[in-house]
Amino acid sequence: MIEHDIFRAMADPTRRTIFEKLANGSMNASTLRQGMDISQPAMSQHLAVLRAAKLVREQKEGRFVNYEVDPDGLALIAQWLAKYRAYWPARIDALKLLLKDMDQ
Amino acid sequence: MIEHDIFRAMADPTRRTIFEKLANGSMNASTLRQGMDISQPAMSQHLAVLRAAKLVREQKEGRFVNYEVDPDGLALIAQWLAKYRAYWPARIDALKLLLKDMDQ
DNA sequence: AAAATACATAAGCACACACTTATGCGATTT
DNA sequence: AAATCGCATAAGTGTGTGCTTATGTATTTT
Repeated sequence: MIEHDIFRAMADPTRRTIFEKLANGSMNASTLRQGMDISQPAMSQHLAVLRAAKLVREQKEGRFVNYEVDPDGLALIAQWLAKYRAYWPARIDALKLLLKDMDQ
Repeated sequence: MIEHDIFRAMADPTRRTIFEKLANGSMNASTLRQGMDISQPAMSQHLAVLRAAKLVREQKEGRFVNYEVDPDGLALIAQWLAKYRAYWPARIDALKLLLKDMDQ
């Protein structure tokens, strides 16, 4: 169940930080570690979890592995969220922004 | 951090089932248990976690406690998701549905 | 008022999970 | 070709989490 993988992956604050970093630009695993006080194996394990959830994807470049946000995972979250749109309050600013964004 | 509470709450499959049940109509804790093979304390604990994450809210009615979906939690997920809208592929059907839904 | 009902909370236990150190394996550098 | 670098994986360990049983507290029923 990929949906379970996604929520489980995002339940960890370190992985959310990693994901947010990648959302601001793809980079390799070593660069990701900078300013994060995390061991190399720990980073590697976190990336494996995010990969399994289709939240990030890799691109090998020589001995480096470049990571980037995988839209598939975000799409699945959006689909999950859409199931409950009956409960979204109309007032939410974020959704209005989204609307504008999708309109163009 | 409520965002952390939300992802942690949704990381458990039993809680996702409970949430989905409530999305189809509010009910009390005992009714929620029907067909779920879960003890009364376990249900109570799950509801406490969902409550802390603002994913459900309670309404006391005599000795019953009626639970319903809390839009606040869903709104926070939507806001979180909106941060990464740059990565949403335009093709996602769910988002198109959403667009239609918000347009009316 | 005594019993029953709906729910919450406490305490203890088994398992999942995030970390560590150690090691392996390609690719690059010297 | 030897050393180094970037990354992954294995194995072990402590902590978090979801379960259980036991018990408490209102509220309703009889």
